[in-house]
Amino acid sequence: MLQLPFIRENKEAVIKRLAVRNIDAKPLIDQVIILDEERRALQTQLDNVLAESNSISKEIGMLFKSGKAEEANALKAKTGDLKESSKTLSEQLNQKADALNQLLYQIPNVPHDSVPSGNTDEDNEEIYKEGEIPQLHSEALPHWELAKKYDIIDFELGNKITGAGFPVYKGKGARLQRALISYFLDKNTEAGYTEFQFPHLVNEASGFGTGQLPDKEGQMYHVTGDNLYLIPTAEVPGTNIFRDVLLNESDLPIGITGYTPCFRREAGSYGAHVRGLNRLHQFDKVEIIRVEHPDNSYNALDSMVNHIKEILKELKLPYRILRLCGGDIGFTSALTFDFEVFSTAQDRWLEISSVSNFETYQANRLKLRFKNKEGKNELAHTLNGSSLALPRVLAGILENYQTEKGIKIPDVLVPYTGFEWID
RNA sequence: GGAGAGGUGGCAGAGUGGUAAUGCAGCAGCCUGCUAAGCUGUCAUCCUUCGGGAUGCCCGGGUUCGAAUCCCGGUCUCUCCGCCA
Repeated sequence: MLQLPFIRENKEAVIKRLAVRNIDAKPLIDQVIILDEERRALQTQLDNVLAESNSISKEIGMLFKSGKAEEANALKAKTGDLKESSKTLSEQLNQKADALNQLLYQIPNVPHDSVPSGNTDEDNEEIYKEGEIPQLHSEALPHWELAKKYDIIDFELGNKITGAGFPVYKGKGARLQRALISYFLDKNTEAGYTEFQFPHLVNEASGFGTGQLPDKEGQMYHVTGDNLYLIPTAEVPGTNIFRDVLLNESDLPIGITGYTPCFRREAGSYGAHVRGLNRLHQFDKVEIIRVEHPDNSYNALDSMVNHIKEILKELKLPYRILRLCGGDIGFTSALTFDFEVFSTAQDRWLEISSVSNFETYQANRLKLRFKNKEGKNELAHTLNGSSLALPRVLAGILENYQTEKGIKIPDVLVPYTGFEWID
């Protein structure tokens, strides 16, 4: 969430920049400021009452020590009113603080200056494009048909075992998945990210830490018996490593990477856009996460973008980069770049990575801070990105690399698959 | 699943009813001609009229003039036993 002092001091600018998201934040911000003032007034009142009763208590203690029990007992009588009013005041204070927090949770991150205004994904700004879109032969098929033809992904079997959206990868399909995971992790560790393996279930506190709870509860699978949630992305366990952490400035920057399966309920999705690998309830993803000094976080974002570009270039997949518009950018993000790979047989772009700078928005909730040069605690910046989400990369490879005699494996993956063709 | 112990600042670690010691690390300053030491301040959060004040000892209640300390509920961690990849 946003920092209260920041809102207080930059009220107009915050409203103006939130307008890029097509929201009129003025009523919300106005109310935040009013509630904040009321809260501070109550706090001052309460502090005064408590100060008085503390000093009386101290006096009583001293009187008892020096054997003046009678005077002490007389003083006790004076505390009744103070107790009553401190109780009322602290109840009011709690109410105000809760109401204030409720409002703060509803305010999304302030978009970066470069974020274009706009309503939907149609207003996103294409900033880069690379790779040849191949001329496919006349018998070219979408990936779900290819998966069937070469018997590498079995969607029906997944239906039987679990339900729709839980495909079973078989033979060379399974091996190709594993190859992609290894390749991505190797690229990430070469770039300086430290490899982690995360829990795939997280507790409530972690869900709150990265903002999935309370708002997006319905998007996660909930294991009610133990009150745990299946992770929708490695961002959740990966970023919660830093919950309630105080770093030294010299610890920064931190870069970590990890592979996890991701579980998403995707309630309400249907139709052609969820065919095949396009949208799944369980999928694999390799994630990169960074914790940065505020002065360096946008450089870090650039370097993440460049890193992913390099991977896609090596895979020789046609892709483009979008700068997300205000209407499409995530709630917690200040600036997001999406990578999309072209699905030739479907004739559409598929999102395979989303790279974001959250600035202090996540860190504020997480209480992720570092000791700065003045020895003061300062919120760090967090960033993350997929590098990459597997199913749509796989879809892109299957469709773009298909030939009449089979599917050619991208050169860079052959050392990992051990075969050159799926045929 | 059963039994026991425990949760105190960035870390370590005292404190069993009178209002959070001490050490280490960090930061700032002073001093000193050695890869360093010493001294002073600072070093959890909030409010502040910058004098201070309040909160904070896992979380939530309670007893008390006063709770880290006593009572109740919850939670997490550790140890042992059981089960087990």
